[in-house]
Amino acid sequence: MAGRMTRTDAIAAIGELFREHGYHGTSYGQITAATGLGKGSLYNYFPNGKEDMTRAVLGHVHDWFEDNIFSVLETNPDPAAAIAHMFAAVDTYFRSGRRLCLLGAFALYDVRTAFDEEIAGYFSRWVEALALCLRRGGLPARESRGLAMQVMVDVQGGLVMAHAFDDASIFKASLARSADTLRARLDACGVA
Amino acid sequence: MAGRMTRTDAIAAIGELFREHGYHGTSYGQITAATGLGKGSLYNYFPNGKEDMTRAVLGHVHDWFEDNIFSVLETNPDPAAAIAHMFAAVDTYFRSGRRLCLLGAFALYDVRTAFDEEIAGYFSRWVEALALCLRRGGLPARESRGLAMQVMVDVQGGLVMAHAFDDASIFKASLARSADTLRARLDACGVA
DNA sequence: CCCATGTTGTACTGATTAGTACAACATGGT
DNA sequence: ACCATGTTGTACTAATCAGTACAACATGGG
Repeated sequence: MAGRMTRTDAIAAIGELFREHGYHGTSYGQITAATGLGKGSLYNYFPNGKEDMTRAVLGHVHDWFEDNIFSVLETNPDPAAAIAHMFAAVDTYFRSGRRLCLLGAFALYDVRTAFDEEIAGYFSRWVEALALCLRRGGLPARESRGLAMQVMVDVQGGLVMAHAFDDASIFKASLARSADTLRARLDACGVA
Repeated sequence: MAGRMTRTDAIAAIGELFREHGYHGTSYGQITAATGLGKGSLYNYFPNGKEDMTRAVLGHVHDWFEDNIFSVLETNPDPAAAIAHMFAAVDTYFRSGRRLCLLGAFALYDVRTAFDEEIAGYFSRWVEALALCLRRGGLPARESRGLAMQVMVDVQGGLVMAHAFDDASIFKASLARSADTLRARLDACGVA
């Protein structure tokens, strides 16, 4: 609050503002209040203003998922364990549905057109990494892609409905359904 | 465009603006441009400004679903037919995923707090009507509620991902998955 | 010390925002 | 004709918006 933030800390704080108020609903006044950074610092760190901030925030989120989820899906030799780790990390990251997905929210309205590369890139990476993991678990390529997309749908839909009802258990149930589906298919087609 | 709109037509037009730009991203300038109505008319029809407009828009959406989906789910004596009708109507309403759900989008950020009754009421009605239909199809009450909520998740998640990838087939696939799940359960537990 | 570079607060611009006030006008009933 | 009611355009306020300019300051290297 009172203390001035570093650029990195500011990116995280601005992300939280975007989550809560959306892109258009977040003003420089709010950003200054949340980060302790005045106009001078903000335009020093983000010369192109809100656009640079947004790109930094989206990149920051992408990086977190790359390090904590995508890379695990691609490198862990045990597909079932990698997928279990993914669901646990997702539940933690979204605080069981109480936190929302910035990329998903931005996909829904006009800011999507300005940042469609970041948005599509993030989800593409996730789908590809998960599909690869499922293929290594013995599933056909086509089904792997379909199941991976189903997981994305369950995560995003779970977040929407958990917020609509202000009920985190909806998100957890949606994740559990996804996890069960993948587990069942891996058991059936496993490379055992 | 040029012609002045009636209050009813304006509500639909304002709804489309909210879908595209969000609540904070929609200004009176845009509303005037889209409806042909100046400040005088807008504040005559909606004395409390944006808030009244939003309530009218959300009510308008709710009414459409009440008439075209919820009532059918509750009154059609054939549950399977009612559910098939629901999926067809949903696909049409959301233009196969190209149009987004205003209630779902509003559930995601701060405007949710101002309109949480409308949002929760809309989704509650849908879940209740669908769950009732499933119960009449022979499913247990608890499972009916869970399946109904899964359908909500599939619809909302399908919309988010269809927009993220700008690919309507994702929404259609998500609806198909939901429909298949319900059909299978109804066949298994049917009152045949 | 000196200078370059990075950082920060303040003041400012011009545009746009939501919302108000009100006079002019239309309409329809009596 | 007359009045009430509904409707509409214009002008206005006060606040806020994003973004710029710039002088003051810190910092660290040589």
